[in-house]
Order: sequence, then C-alpha cells, then structure tokens
Amino acid sequence: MCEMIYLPKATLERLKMYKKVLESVRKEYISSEEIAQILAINPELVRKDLSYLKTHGKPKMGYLVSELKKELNDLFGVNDFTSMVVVGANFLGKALATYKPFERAGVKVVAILDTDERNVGERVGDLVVREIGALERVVRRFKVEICGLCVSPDVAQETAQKLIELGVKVIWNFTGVRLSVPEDVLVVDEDFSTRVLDMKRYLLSRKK
Amino acid sequence: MCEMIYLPKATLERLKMYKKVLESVRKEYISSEEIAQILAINPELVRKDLSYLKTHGKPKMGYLVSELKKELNDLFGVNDFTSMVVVGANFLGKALATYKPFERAGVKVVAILDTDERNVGERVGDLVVREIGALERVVRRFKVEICGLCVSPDVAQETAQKLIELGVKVIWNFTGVRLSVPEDVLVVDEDFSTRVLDMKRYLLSRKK
DNA sequence: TAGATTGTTAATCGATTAACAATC
DNA sequence: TAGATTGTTAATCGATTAACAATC
Repeated sequence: MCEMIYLPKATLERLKMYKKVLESVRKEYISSEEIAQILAINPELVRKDLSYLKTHGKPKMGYLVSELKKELNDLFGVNDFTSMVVVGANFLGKALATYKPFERAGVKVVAILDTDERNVGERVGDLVVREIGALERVVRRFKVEICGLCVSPDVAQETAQKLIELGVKVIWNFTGVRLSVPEDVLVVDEDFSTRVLDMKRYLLSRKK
Repeated sequence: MCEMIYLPKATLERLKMYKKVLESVRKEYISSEEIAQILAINPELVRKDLSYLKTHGKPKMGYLVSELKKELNDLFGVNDFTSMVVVGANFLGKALATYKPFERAGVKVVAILDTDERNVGERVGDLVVREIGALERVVRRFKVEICGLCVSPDVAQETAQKLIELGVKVIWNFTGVRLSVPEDVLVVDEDFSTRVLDMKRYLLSRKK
C-alpha cells in the first residue's frame, strides 16, 4: 500500500500541529509563513517539514490546503477507523468514552468496561458500561487495537497484561503506573501530576 | 528566596521523570545507572542532568534519594500549594476535580464551576458544582493561579479571557481550541485527538 | 519583469553520547 | 589497593536557522 517515509521525531510532532491548523483553515492555499505565524515558529522550519511530504507548494501561492490535509490524513491513517476500548468507568474513562473529536481522528470507542458491578449498566453517551468479563469478546469482535487505561493503580499492570494477551497494541495509560510491556506494545503515558510540574515551575519563575 | 537555575528544556523534561521515579524508590541511595535503566536512557545523561542541581552523588554509592527528592520538590515548588479551579463540570472536569495525585504535586482543586444551571449543586468528590457567577469570588478568595479549562469549544476563548482578567496565570486547556492570551499567561494544551495520531501512526507502521 | 514564496544547502545551535580522570 | 561510580570535557549527532537559488 504506502511505504512509510522516515520522519525525524521533531518533524512528526509538528506535522500533527500542522494537521490541526489546517482543520480550521477556510482558504484554498496557505503559505508556510501563515502556518508559522499561527504556531509561533519559523516558516523555514515549516517548509523543511513539509518537504518530507509528496505535496509541493507553489511559489507565490503556498500549499494547496486540501492536498496537504489529505496527505496528512494518509500519513496518520486517519481514514480507516481504529477501535478503542476504555477500561475503568470513572470520570476519566467516561470522558474518553464520550470524547467527540476522536471521530475526526479515526478512533472509535467501541466499549467502556468496569470491574465494579455497581457501575455496570450505567449509560455513558451512546455506550453502556459493561462488566470486565466482556473484555475478550469486545476486543475480538471489534478488533480493538487501543485501550484507554483508567483503572486504579493497583490493578494497572495486571489489566495491561490481560489486554496485551488479547492482542491490544497500544495502551493509553492514565494510571500513573510505569507499565512493563513487550517491546512491540506502545505505551502512551498521560500523567496529569507530572504535567502540572511545568505549571508549578512557571509560576515559581514569575515570582522570580 | 531561591534564584532560578537555568535548565535546558530537555533536562527539565527529564527532571520531572526522575522525580517520579524517586517517588517509588525505597532505598537510601540510587545510582545514575539504576535511574537510567528504569527510564531506558543513558546513565551519562542522568548524571549530566543531575549535575545542574546542587545535590552531588557519592562515588560507589550514587545519589542520596531523600536529598534528591527534596531538591526536585523545591525546583518545582511542590511544597507550597497552588490553587486550581476547574471550569466545566463535564466528565473531564470532574476527573480533574477528583484527581488524587495532585495532592503530592502541590496542586489543590478549590472549586468546580459550570454555566449549566442543571449541573450546579451536584456533588463531585469533596466539592459541589458552583455556578459560573462564583468564579470571581473563588479566584479572589483562594488566590487561584491555574484553571483546568473544560468548557465547550464555542465558549473557550471568552472563558479564558475572563479567567485572565481575574488574574489566573496558567490555563490548562482541554478544549482543543487555540487560545489567544497575553504573553505572560501560560497555556498548556491537552489535545486528546492530536495525541491519538501518534498511536494511529504506530499502528500503521506495524502493518508495514 | 519584479516580487513573493518555495525548497535546499550550509552554518549554527543544542542535546546526546563517548571517553576518561577524579574520588570514595 | 581495586573497583565502582560520579562529574566533566570532547566528539558526535540531530534539529533549527540562515542564506539563497529556483520558480511561478
């Protein structure tokens, strides 16, 4: 199908930003200068990044927005949908399960599960919380590749293990626990208490 | 009080990781090798990073965990508490409002507010959802410096504006909207649909 | 043609790794 | 003393910026 182009890490990071910028652009063409301005980076950097793609800009015009969008969508495989399951029906889990913008990113939350009997049956958006026993069935049936892991820290590792055995390839880890996983599994850590440290230091720096 | 040491961005990023690692260490000393192994980076890099701090390691011993922890806590100002308000009592807002590990990071959520009358009065952890009109009072009373912004995209910019007028210094932005703010305000963007793009590309790369 | 903008190469900057002396 | 580990300097690597020719 499509051979994977090599992309420097920093470039890949910015391509995601460009993709987002383009989503709210209503013009036919956009220049590197404009993109750069919105993101507060150098236009040269934008051009360098975009030069990794097949899309070419037109001198005096800039880049054809529709073409660029399409190529970025292909690059991230946004057009065919990936199934995601949420494990842990706490507020965070429910937030993921009802997060609208996933739609446009090619991610579909197919189920939300919980170990606690009392939560089972509760309505969450279009879904109903299911018992954890349904995990295998759900993963098989929907070919689930991503899990939003929102369980409590004490069961994080064992839950991850179970998911991996069932063939889940990406664990989006909100538990704050450092997970051990085989090297062909991607763990994406989302750690709010680490994130606030940047804010704390920023506030400190303001006070000199 | 304490002069702010200059720290390379990449180093600062890792110092947060070291801080987290140290939280679950039960030994008196830890070597750069051990830290490096846990984080899958080079021990030389760990030593270089730690050399920016006042703490010195002991040859043959490593670094005194308690001392290192203390210095990192000071560096991030974790010991005096910062007040945070959550605006938007949807699942995400409630998740932030009840997020336990903030405690250890020196952040205290003092209130959760919503514009929707129907949500006002609802219990969320130790808090009760308050009407948006209480914002000014809350910010003044608790000297709020951080806001977790969980409102819908259409009111994101105006809400941010109001917060900034009241003196809030950091906006933790979950709305997906690119906010315009004065340069002395820090916006920390948390965009789940951008985040999943990494996972999408990873999955694509697995399929060759 | 002149002007604007792309795309690429060279120069610079910053971050990581390698090497190794210092030290307990 | 020998061995382990730190801390620092030098070498390498990767990413950004500067410069500028190509092109519409």
